[in-house]
Amino acid sequence: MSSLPQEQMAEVRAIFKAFLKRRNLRQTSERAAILDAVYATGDHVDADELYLRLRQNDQQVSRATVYNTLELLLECDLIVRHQFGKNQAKFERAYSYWQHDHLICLDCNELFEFCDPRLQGVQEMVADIYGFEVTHHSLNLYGHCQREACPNRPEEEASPQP
Amino acid sequence: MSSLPQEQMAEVRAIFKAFLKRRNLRQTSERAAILDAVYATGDHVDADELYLRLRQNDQQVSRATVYNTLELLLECDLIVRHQFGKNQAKFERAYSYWQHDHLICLDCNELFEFCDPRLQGVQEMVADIYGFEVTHHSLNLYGHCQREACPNRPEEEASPQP
DNA sequence: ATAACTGCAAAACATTTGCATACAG
DNA sequence: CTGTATGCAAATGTTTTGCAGTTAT
Repeated sequence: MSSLPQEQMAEVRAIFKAFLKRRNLRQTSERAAILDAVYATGDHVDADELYLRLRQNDQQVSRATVYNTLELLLECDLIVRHQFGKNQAKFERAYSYWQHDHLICLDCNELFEFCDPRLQGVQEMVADIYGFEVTHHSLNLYGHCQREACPNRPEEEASPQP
Repeated sequence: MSSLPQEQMAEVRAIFKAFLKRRNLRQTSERAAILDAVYATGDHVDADELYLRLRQNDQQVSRATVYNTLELLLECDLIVRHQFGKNQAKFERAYSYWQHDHLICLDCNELFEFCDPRLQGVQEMVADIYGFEVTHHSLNLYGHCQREACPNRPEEEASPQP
């Protein structure tokens, strides 16, 4: 996931602008900066990471404003929030990005994204059975990746330890 | 989900006892009481609920011990932990209970349990593709239930969404 | 002008930790 | 006896809140 091309980024800013207008909220440089910061990273970020990153880039913001603005961005569906384990919430941009689920390595905390069409079917069937209007879902698979770089990897047969 | 029959409860206690012994941990009345308390409720409970419930029943425990013991119960797979939204973790007994996922009403916070065999397939396929050893998963569907008792229910006939 | 926004620091909340005391093995 | 578990209270980490001052509209 890399950063968005210029024109799409312009589109995203326009969406946020329109949302603020519709809600009679103000456009501030802080809000704009926070939107840009989330979209500038291709990764999953938490509120504090954003706060620090903005600070480093001369953007004067407070944590409170970061949290507030993330709430707004959630409301206009420009970002999504994930709760992995009991850690802080992670945010990810949602515009023009595929709907996906996550695979999490318990050893190195690495995140992988995947999508399986069968989930759509599961969601529809459950909604039908329970008389629910399902708005969204969260599926996380936890386990152990087999990458070389992964610590705590169960060593293969011949791996002498120093 | 009602409470377990006597003999199964005895089995559960035996499992915990064996686990403690294997790990050279002590058997204390607090630990026993906490195990019983989780299994006594058929519902999802959080640590503080358990703490308060034990207190009410003359069981002298501290929050720290509740948290510690829940950790032990997780390690021996007698309970599972769920993270719904950003709230505190919820715990649920795991012995002799079907593996299931959750459907959560965003209006009344009611929890429903379901199971769809397709998930097994999804899990296996993703594990295969990514070279992962998947140990467990967490699938939550969020939406709006249609129950009479549910607050925030869209009133009257179905209103079309903009 | 004026109502909304910001930053700060304090509050809230769930969970963890340090340490003196109690008690299981 | 001995080391582990406990209870308490204080510490932690994340998120929210109250308020005085600032700013977009």
